[in-house]
Amino acid sequence: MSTSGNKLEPVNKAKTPKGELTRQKLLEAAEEIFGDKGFYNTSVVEITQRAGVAQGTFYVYFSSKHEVFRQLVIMLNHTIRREIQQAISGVKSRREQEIIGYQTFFNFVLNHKNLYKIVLEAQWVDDEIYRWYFKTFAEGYMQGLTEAMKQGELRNLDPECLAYCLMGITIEIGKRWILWEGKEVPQNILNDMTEFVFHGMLKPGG
Amino acid sequence: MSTSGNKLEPVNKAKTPKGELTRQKLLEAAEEIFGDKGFYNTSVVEITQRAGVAQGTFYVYFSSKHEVFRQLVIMLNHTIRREIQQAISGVKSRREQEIIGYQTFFNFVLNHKNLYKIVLEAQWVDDEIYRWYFKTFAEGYMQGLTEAMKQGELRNLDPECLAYCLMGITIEIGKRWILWEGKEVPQNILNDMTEFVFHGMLKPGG
Amino acid sequence: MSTSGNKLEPVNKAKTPKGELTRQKLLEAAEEIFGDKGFYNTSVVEITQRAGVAQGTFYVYFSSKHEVFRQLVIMLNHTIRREIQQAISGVKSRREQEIIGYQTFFNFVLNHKNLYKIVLEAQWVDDEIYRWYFKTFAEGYMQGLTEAMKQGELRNLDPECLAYCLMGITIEIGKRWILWEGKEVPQNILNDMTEFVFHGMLKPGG
Amino acid sequence: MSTSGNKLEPVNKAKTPKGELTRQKLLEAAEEIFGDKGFYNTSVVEITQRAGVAQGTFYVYFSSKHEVFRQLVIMLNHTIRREIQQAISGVKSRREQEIIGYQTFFNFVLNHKNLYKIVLEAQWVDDEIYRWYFKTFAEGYMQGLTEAMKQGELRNLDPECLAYCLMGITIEIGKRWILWEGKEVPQNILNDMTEFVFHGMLKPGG
DNA sequence: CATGAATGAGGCTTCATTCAT
DNA sequence: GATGAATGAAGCCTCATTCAT
Repeated sequence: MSTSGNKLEPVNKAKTPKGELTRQKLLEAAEEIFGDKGFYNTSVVEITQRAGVAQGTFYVYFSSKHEVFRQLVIMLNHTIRREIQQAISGVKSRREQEIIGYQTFFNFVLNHKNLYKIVLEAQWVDDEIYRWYFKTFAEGYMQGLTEAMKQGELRNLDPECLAYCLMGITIEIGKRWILWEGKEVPQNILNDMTEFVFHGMLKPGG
Repeated sequence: MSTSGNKLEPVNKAKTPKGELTRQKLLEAAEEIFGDKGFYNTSVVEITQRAGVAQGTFYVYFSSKHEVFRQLVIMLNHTIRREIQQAISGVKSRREQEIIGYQTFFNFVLNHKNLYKIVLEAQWVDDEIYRWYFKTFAEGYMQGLTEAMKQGELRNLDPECLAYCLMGITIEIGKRWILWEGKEVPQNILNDMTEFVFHGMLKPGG
Repeated sequence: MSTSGNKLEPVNKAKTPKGELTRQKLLEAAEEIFGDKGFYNTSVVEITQRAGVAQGTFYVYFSSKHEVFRQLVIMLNHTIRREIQQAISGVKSRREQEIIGYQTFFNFVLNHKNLYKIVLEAQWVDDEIYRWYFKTFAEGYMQGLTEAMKQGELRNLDPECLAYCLMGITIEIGKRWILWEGKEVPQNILNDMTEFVFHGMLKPGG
Repeated sequence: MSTSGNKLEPVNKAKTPKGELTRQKLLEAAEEIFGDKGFYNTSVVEITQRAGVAQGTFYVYFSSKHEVFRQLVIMLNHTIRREIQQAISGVKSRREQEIIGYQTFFNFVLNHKNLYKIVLEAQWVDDEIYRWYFKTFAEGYMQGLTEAMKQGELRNLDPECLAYCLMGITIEIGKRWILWEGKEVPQNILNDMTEFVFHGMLKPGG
């Protein structure tokens, strides 16, 4: 029930500031290239070259290619959830929380296209971490939704079902407009999406 | 306007019934293993072994490992669209069409878990075919939605936006319950999902 | 001393006119592709495709890929020697024979670029046939040269040495101007080459 | 005017003495085997086995089988031209330069049969490098010849034509006696060849 | 902490050839 | 005579990882 991810803190083998710097360079390089070409089309050599270090150096900080990938997913999970939390903290109505949440999420995707693509690819690289990502994300989401249902602001629907519906919507809209077009989600799309989420597709009295 | 995928017919190099049989065996083997282990963790040897033919035989029918993959995606695109079309043909109200569409879709996914996973992985294997798949699928969807909007049955929302929202929902629900749990989508989830799709999440007067 | 090539007649397995036709198509296709891409970059499939027959048909007429190659070299040897013989027959002076011989040779190369390239490649494909080609060619050449030496028209030089010198010259000139430029050898080059062959490079009294 | 081959320096990926040693071993192994069996009948495995390293090591130093080949040709071009330059430096008359040049060249071929065969095979492996080899070699040759023409020592013939004639002669003589017989060019052959080169084949007053 | 040489398993693909029809 | 399916050995190359320095 609780986030099973206690163990899932990014491991950091750097022991000196210089080491930390190198680790960061590797992490960034990995993020870029994984995002561009995908996990399987990225080689460790490439990562080290982009980071400007020797091949062996990679294994000083990460035990394997899968390991960096995992750490990137974990980092993203923490970052994105923190950003959304901060953005909606203090906002009372769920309705506004949702709107702000979407904006925050899409902004994040826009600014971290690569990281986002990495998460989506996790399904084919490390299914365990992929599910962990979605489950923790969904759990956080569900809490807010359950709360709002109790408050009578939202319909009484299965929270998990609703959470996955909403995640699906943001993923596909983000993919279609941000990843494919490379720009931010157009305002009218955002509006229509929001209207749909709030009121559904049926025309009242239709 | 029309589906741009006219050129995307699966290539068939078999010239005799015997050849066609072999081709089918390879196609089936590939579907199974790609679905189980993913494109990148599947080797051509494995496919040929499962199909019971020699390695070289693979290249008699497919020009590369990517090629089979592509053909599987194309096949799926044709099949799934045809099945949904058939299922909703004759059904008048869009509302019922949607419900039947979901059932058909989820049934399909349940019965072709592997094929469905292949499509989703296409994003990392052959982005071109992946986009083609979604665009053609979305186009078909949009036609039905636009029609229903004209009839006054649905709200006037951007059809593409709506199509991607709906695809996102089915993908994530299908993933969460069918792929992860291995069973069909529970009835209550289906109900809540449908209610959400039709009426949105906000409680009227909430 | 005598041509060792008695055994080297092109083998012909065709037994009917239709078969002979097929054999010819294969031979022509092989000549074209070997010439264009070299023996090792040419596949039997390619030959059969260009010839418009099935893969298996190839082995009805030739026992192996090497075999066609060999037959082409043998054919060329016969053809080119015959053409030169005919061209110089009746011509008395060795001097004119040489000039006519060059023209004939270069014309042949120009019209059979591919065949010529095949002979040169033989060195790396089937050294035996390559040496046979040069030895028989040299022998024929030497006869004419020896004769002319006896007549007092040519210097008394080792005939084999002279033959190889002259072959070297025509090969390199042919390569440089016909194969590389794709045109016939320019007249001034032909003149200077002839002058060199007849009188050497030293300026008399230089 | 200047040799166009400035860019054609052998690439060296070794970064330490140890690496350089390995690279050399590979280069030598490749030279031997390419020379013996030809490019297309040589496998990378064979090269690494002869060099006493693992297969993968090959690709640490060379990007492909073609690449080593290319480097060997480039090396040969540099070496042979340097040797001839050194041998004839200080020799005044073109006549003597030619004689010394032949000796040097034939000696080189005798001592580097393999390397020489590699160059000749280049025509079928990498035509670009093959032409580069001949063009740079011819250019150097032409300079000397042009000079001697100006000095009135040689006839006024097209220098390029003359260069290719002379190259053709040395190639065929070298092939016939050194490569085929495996020994050095017999003295009488060398004499007759030289006489022919200097004075041509026509008997004066013949 | 960092380097880069070395490894070797394993993957994809080609292709000459055979054979049943 | 002709077809085309099938084979399987063999080749080239990649790459995650280890290790000595």
